[in-house]
Amino acid sequence: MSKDSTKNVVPTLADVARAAGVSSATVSRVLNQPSLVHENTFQVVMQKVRELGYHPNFGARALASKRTHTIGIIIPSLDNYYYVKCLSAIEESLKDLRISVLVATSNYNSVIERNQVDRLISRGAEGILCFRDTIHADTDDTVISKTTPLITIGSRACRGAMSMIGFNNRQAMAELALYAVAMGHKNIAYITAHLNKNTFLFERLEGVQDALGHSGISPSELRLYETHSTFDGGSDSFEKLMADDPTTTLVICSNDILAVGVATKALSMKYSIPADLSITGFYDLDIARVIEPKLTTVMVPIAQMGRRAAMAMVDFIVNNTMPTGSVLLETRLCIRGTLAPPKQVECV
Amino acid sequence: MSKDSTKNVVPTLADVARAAGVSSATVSRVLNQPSLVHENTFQVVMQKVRELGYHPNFGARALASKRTHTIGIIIPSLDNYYYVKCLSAIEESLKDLRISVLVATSNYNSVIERNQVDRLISRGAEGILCFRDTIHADTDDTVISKTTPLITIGSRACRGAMSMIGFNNRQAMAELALYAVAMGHKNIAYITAHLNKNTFLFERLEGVQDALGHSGISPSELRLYETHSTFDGGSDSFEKLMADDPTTTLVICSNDILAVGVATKALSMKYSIPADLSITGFYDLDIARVIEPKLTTVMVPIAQMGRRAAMAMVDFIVNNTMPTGSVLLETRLCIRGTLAPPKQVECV
DNA sequence: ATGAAAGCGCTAACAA
DNA sequence: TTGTTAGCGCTTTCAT
Repeated sequence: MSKDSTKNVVPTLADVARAAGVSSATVSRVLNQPSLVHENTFQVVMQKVRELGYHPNFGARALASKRTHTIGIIIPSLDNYYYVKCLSAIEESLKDLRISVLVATSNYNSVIERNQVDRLISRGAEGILCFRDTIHADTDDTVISKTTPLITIGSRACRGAMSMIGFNNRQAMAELALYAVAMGHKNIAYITAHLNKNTFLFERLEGVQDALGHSGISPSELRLYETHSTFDGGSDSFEKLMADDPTTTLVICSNDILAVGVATKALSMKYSIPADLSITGFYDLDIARVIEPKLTTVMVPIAQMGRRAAMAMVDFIVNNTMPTGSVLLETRLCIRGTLAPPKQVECV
Repeated sequence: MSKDSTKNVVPTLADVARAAGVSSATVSRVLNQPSLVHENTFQVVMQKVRELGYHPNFGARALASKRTHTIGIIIPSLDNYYYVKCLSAIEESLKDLRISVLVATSNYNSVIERNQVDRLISRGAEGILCFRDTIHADTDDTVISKTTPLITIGSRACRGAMSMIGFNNRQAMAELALYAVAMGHKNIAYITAHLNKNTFLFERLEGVQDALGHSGISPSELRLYETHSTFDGGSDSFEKLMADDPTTTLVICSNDILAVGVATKALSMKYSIPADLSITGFYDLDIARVIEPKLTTVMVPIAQMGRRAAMAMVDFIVNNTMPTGSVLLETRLCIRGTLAPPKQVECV
């Protein structure tokens, strides 16, 4: 085989140009700025592109243009419906704008999270979306590229030039807890996903404590259970907390997944919900309406947060507008069947 | 500012090399083949890397090495737990091997799917994972790069050099349906996700029909409902099918999500499960055990499929072994509370 | 509307 | 063990 004849390898721009009898600059224009090219030329070139099965080389394109049109997202776990729902909204917002999403997971670990930032940047991410704020606490900010914006979703505002799209975790949880506690519950347990160093989880805990305080219950009386954010985590914690104190009448959970786990286990242990036991969740995921009775929870605008975060990234990639500041979105109480006053209210 | 002094831009390999007093080749080795470099040199260079906040330029690296260490995955929807569960297993298998995952969605649309293949290849994907087999039916294979392997997950074997990791959809569904029908159900409805051109969904339908045939029921008596693969899709279809024929005693669903939607709606309509109504699903997702009674379904080794598919990609990327042939994994019946014989068995 | 040519930042021979 | 150097395939001025 001669070197110059049709090679049995991946075709390049030059190959297309040669086949179409134009320069490679013209082929590049056809692909990137078709309006600058004559209609006929366009057709001829596109024909050859199809014929040869040409695909632009991503590396070369990125190197020459200094653009990757890629963002990275660091998600604690793909097994957690909350994060995935947000990821879905992000991907949905970005796909038509031809911006790709590189997915990295952290397993709720802030060290891994920090490494993923570097990795994503090395992978060409022009911006990074992230769900936890431990990155900022744990790291020397100076190492984080100043040219790669990092936006935190659903957590609290961060220091530095970082931006945030979220909601008031403390207040949202306090509202829900206050509503529940005001029904007369005295013996309360709180199941939270592992706190680690996540401020947003601490804020929810503070929200619960705020509610207790307002209701004249000492926050120190709150029984706290930390666990994995899974159905089983909820179920296991419920067994444990009921073994610790069978008179518990209200179980507040830091998210719906835990709450559904609690409800499932409680039902199988023949507790009647909400007669024997009230349960609350957080987020208002689809599964909140799958269990019977349906779960009382807080609606968090997950998809909207994802869209806002995505838009901020688009604005950066397209207009070079560095995202800044923080946005707090509204949450809403969803009072449903799993919440009721405790059965035996003691007469004073 | 002079041109040569510390520039306020992204540092390059050459910048690190200059700062460390070595050649850029040495810096490259430190980063890619540290074993070839003297320990002292390694330390000095790494120190400068950190100091400057250097991140390798992905485009340049990809261009020079002809490697991206990236695979693409085309997923019908990130809102469907089944696909996400598999994605999770894939990501998990790949993260430690430093292979990145580019996520693209198709919205169950084979045209979009086909476009995503091109897009992912242009994005540098060295291989592509995909959940549907319509791509192969709809397309001129010659346009799909021969150098980029495409593996189908969970669907049937495809033609050409493409590879597949899946299971026998028809047989798995037939086993479940046969078990259910053998209990004496005569009036049966089947709710399926939109068939479109997906062979695997047709295969499940055939499985149901096989079971009816074996039980002496004419397959034409099966009432078929196509809907979106969501809880609401299941709920809505259930309302419809009960309006069409209130004597239905068994609802077979093409997946657990639909089945849970059916169960939720049935419960809220005061049907007693399984006394009035039996329900079956497919996949054995977490949510199968969340509803009460728990869902009868088929366990599909989703995570295992993801891992196998990921491993095949690793083998291609690392050893240049083109994936080929197809793998069929085992499924297992999960008989749980939503299935029972129909209440009024007519005496013959 | 099109072409020529200079890099983009890195890797991988090859030399030393 | 380290340095020199020639590209990788594309975009993008600058000409024409």
